[in-house]
Amino acid sequence: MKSSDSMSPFSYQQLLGPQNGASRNDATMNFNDNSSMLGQFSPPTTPDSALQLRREANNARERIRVKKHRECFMDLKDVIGRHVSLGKDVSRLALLRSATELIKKLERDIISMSQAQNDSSRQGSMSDPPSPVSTGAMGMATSPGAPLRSAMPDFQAVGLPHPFAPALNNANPTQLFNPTLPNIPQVSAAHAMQYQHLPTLNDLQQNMVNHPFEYIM
Amino acid sequence: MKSSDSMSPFSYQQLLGPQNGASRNDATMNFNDNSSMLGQFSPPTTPDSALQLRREANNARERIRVKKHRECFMDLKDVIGRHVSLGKDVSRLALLRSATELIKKLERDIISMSQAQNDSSRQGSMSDPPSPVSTGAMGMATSPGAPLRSAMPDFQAVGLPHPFAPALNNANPTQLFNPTLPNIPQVSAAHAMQYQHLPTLNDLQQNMVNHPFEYIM
DNA sequence: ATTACACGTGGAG
DNA sequence: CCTCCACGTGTAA
Repeated sequence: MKSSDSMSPFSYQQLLGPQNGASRNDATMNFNDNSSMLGQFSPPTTPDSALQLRREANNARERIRVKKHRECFMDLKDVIGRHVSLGKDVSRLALLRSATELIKKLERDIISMSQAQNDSSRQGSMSDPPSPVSTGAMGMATSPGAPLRSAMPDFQAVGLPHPFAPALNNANPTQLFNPTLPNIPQVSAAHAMQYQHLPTLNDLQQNMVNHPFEYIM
Repeated sequence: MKSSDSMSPFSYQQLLGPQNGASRNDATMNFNDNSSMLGQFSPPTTPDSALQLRREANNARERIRVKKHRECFMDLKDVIGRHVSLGKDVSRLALLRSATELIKKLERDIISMSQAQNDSSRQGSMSDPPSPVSTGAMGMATSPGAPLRSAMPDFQAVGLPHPFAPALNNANPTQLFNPTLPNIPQVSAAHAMQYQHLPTLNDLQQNMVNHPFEYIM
């Protein structure tokens, strides 16, 4: 009751719709039916002060912004869920990490497919699924930062138009899209020390569920 | 000064390091050098109350969590920046949307490469860059939700092991990863009405910079 | 107890 | 004006 002593007399929840989020936040209990306000005959927006109105407006905008975040995370969860099963209780951190690793993985798939396509131009037809680029390191019981690998087929060696930086060459109304030649996917360090508390066995299992790409690739 | 009247006597900024963020948040001005506390001869953790200590601990945990978010967004920005140039002032919303669209785009590239690989098993070798799957709809001046398309080559038609849902078949210690056969990328609706204020020309240009994948693909 | 998220708010751009 | 983000906090799981 210290930071929300200036609570607005109504809630923005019914303005934004229900939380419809990730099954954890059901804290939609904030109606406060405008009882016992001093000026009973005032219009619905009680003219407390001009400042209070600005704060409510700012707050409403912030709630809209947060709602957009929620929707974008849901969309991202949908697309990631096409590649790995995520369960319905994935955190946003997990989604961010999974998105990063998934993009790296699709990059690798495209590279390996380009190589296979190049090889099969002289060889017979082989249609291998693009995934087994390298056998994954499954020793995950020690440190959570370890299992990321960087075994990457070098890209400039195969002489073909690189698959990244794609349609930007022709459909470019402005010069905003300079395609940024791919320095081949480095493992984005700065994750090694992100677990402040030592991971327990349960931690590792849960972490493995939430960040599958860190362990299975 | 209303929500932070119970500010802790030191800042967690030096515990977490500087913001090192995305060029906008340089608001690292929170040192408050422990001046004029009531009990001057108390140990550094002033025994205000047991509750105050818990709040500081909770707050510290929250700051660590937010820091992880920041780092994950930076990593995501790095990988997305390998495919489109993003500028250094991309918002997190923009990163989320770009990540979603980038994954969809890489999916399409993989599908088209699979098709090309299938065709070239009988035809001559053709090494086309994977991007021009379909000519993009550039009519973007009307509604911001419109330019997403769904012209998708149907996937089961080409008879080959689908490229998604990748290495999960063999390296699966638990049965958590049931690969979720890809219902081919539908446009994730619920974005059509997310701009509360009507977009101005400046809005559209800025939106185009921030969400390149919604416009160029 | 801890984690994840929303809320109201201040501040920068 | 606005948008974006961090902060301190409450709260549900």
